[in-house]
Order: sequence, then C-alpha cells, then structure tokens
Amino acid sequence: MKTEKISELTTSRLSLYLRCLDELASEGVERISSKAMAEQFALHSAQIRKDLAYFGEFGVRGVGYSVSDLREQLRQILGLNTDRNVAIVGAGNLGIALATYGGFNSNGFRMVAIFDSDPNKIGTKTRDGLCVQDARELSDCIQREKIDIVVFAVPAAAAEKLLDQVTAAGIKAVLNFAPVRLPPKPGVKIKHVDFAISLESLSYFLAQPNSSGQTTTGMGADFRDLLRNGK
Amino acid sequence: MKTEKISELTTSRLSLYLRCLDELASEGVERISSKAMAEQFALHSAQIRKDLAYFGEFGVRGVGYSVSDLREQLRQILGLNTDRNVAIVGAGNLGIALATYGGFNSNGFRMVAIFDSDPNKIGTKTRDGLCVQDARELSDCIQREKIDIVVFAVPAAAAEKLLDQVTAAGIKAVLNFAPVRLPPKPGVKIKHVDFAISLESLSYFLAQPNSSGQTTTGMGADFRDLLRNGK
DNA sequence: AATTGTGAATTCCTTCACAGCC
DNA sequence: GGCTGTGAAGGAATTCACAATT
Repeated sequence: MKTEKISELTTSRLSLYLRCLDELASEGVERISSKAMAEQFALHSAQIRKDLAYFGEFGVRGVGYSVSDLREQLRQILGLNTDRNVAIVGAGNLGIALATYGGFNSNGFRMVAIFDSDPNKIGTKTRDGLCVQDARELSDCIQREKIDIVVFAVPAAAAEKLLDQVTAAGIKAVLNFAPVRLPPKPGVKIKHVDFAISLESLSYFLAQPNSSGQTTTGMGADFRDLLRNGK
Repeated sequence: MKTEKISELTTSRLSLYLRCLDELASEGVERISSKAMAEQFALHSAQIRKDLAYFGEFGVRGVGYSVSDLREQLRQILGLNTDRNVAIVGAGNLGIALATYGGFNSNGFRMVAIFDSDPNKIGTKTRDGLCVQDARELSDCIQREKIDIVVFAVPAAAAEKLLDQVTAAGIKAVLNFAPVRLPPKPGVKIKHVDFAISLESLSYFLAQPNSSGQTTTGMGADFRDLLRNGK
C-alpha cells in the first residue's frame, strides 16, 4: 500500500474492474488474470496491475487474482460496504428520471429524498413513492437523514448558490448535472456529468473530414477518455 | 492550423470555452483575454491559448480575443452550425427523461425519435409528443430521418448488439448510458456516461480518511478530470 | 510455464517563460 | 503595457520489459 496520491483515473478504473468481477462472480469464475481482464476493456494488463498495486498485493504470481477476494478488496477500497444516502435537488425531468432510475438504488446507494423550490412540484410523488420536498428543508434534511451525496439536477444559474448551501450543511460529495463549472470548495468532491459537452464532442467528431479513422491511439488515450470528470 | 491529432481533452475544453463565450456575448462583453477566461475555469491561460492555437490564430496580441469572432470559430470547429438529428433507444425512465430534457434540444441537436422493444411502451407518447416507436424500425428510421447520433438508454446486456445494429445502419456517433464498455468499431465514436462510476468515485472520496484535503493538484489534474469520457 | 509487481522508458499533457505584436 | 502564440521544460499517465514467485 503506497501513500502516493492516487489519481482519479485509477479509482474510476477500479469501478470498472469491480463491475467486471461482479459479472465473473455471477458466472462462477474463480480466478482471473490481469491479461484476461485487460482484454475486456481494451486496455493494458500492466495498467490493471499498477492500479491495484497502489492498494496492496492482491494477486498471486504465476496464478492471477481470486475473483471473490479481489472483489471484496475493491468494494472495501471504493467504500461500497458502507451505505450512502443520496438526495436529489431539482425535480424536473432530469431529477425525476434520476430518482426513478434504478441505477442509483444499488451498490449501497440509497435515494432518500428529492427537492424542488417550485410549489407546483412540492408534494407530488415520483412513481416509486418519493415525495418532492420543499427545497427550503434541504439543509435540515441533510442533517436529519444523514445525506452523504447530493445530486444537482438544477439549472446552471442555481447551482453555485446551492453548492454554498449544501457545503454549509456539511456535504462533502456532489454529483453535478448542471452545465456549469462550480468553484472548488476545500474538502468537497464534485463530479460533473455534462451532457452538452458529450454531445458536442460527438459533433466535433462528425464534423471532422476524416471521420473514418477510429480514435485508435494504441489504446490509451482512447480509453483514458472514459474516466475524467470533474473538478 | 496544425495537422497533429487533437486530444479529446482539448475539444472538450473548447465546449467549455464556447459556453463561456455564449454567456459573455449575452452580457454584451466584446473582448476577453485568455487570462480572464482561465479564471472562470480554474485553469491555466496558456492552456486556453494552446487549445485554440491548434485551430488557428484567433486572438490579437496585446488585446485578447473578440467574443463574437471566437464564438463563431468555436461553433464552426465543433460542428455546431450543422443540425444533428438524435435518436434515443430505450424508453425507460432514463430514455424518457433524456427525450424530455431540454438540454438535448438546443445548439443544433434535434431529438427526432425514441425507440423501445417493449410492446407496452410502443405507441405511448412523451410529454412533448414524441411517440415511442418499435425498435425494429430503428435501422429504417436512421436512414429515413438521417439520424446522426444515437443515444443508448438500454440495459447493459442489450448495448453491444444494439451497437452492431446502428453501426450497420451507418451511425458514426453514439452516446452510451448503459453501464458497459463497448468494443471499439472503426470510424465510430462512442462517448460513455456512466453514473455508477461517478457515484463510486464520490464514494471512494468519502471513504478516504483524509476527506478534507481538496483534490487541488495545482489545478491541472483536478480539472482535467472533467473531460475524459470514453473509448 | 504462467503471471504478478515494478523500475525504466515512453508518450501524452500542462505549465513556464519569453519573443513578437498591438 | 498587455496579451497572444509557442518552443522548451516539467509533470503525469501509460506501456515496456523483466526479475520475482508460485
């Protein structure tokens, strides 16, 4: 276990590896080599070994990794053995979709509450029975319900003030869907999901005269790409 | 204008710069320096100048950049002066949300159609009147409606086959929300949006004993982070 | 024989620093 | 004086290549 700072590229890849291991486990596979895993992701086996080596020596030379052991280690490293309470702010299309979207209610993430400031939305219920609460109750709720992560599904103009509010309430982790860069706050991790940038990136690709050559930089840049997010 | 290969980090930042310029334009600002823009994004002014320099000399030494000129240049570079037809596959919560989400119907992106294979969903309408079509008609529709970009809002298990189908129909750009890495196809650009990885990345941060030190690597890695996506 | 863990080499990206221009 | 554009330096991330281990 090293003490170096670990890059977010590495930790994001750990999520991928874990997903792969989950699948292998469900197929009953017991051992896996870095090479075999690397093939699934079109990345290099040394990359996987290096990523894992930051956290310990989980493999056996000449043999590979135990699927169940490594899986447990990664869950530990990623903090997935602890439940995390998640709240969404913004009950527009996106907020409701995220609330209802199953993907957030798994792996220890619990969608606990959704907020909006629009009186017409307050009191309505999502299909799975989550009631839209008044945004003015957000700070209280964060403390009462022990919210760990707040998801911003609000307009760009509202995001910065909202960030002040939730950090004041003690929130350390934010997933931001608003198309705006938020100013860094000490001790607060913000991940950005920016659909517009993704679409425009595709648009750029389509606008290239040689939109026929794959982004095949060996495989690195191509893949590295997956993982950056933000600020 | 260089002929070097341009990194996706660069093009993604162009999207950010454009967004910034849009705002400046709407405020009536006419000129901007790389330094002033850099401050908005907590990144380095040389970075902005380098990014732009790949495509031309848009600035004036001693003066800065003309907001409206640079804006037009970036729209050109990103291919945003051409309309792009977008289709969604998967009319579950996420697909419907994406269809209704305003963000996709702007900047020249037009949400044209949504598909599903579930007979109970086919024929239903989204709130803005888009009718869910039978997924079997997807290939036809891609050609008839000149779809440029297909958004995957399907389960992981369905994504790979779907990719084969849309690439066979001539699609060159895919925005994938399914939590699975897709195998590279020559000449096809795939961007991944992976909520699970984002959440787990926040979980990792929360699990760190020293979850108090900001990710402040100067500002580089911190920000660079924003932009990678995928494969 | 196979596969890990890792220093060294490489490639890629960012920042510095300054010449050149308004 | 101020700001761009860019070569050179510096830093990060990836890949190579091999010793160590079973």
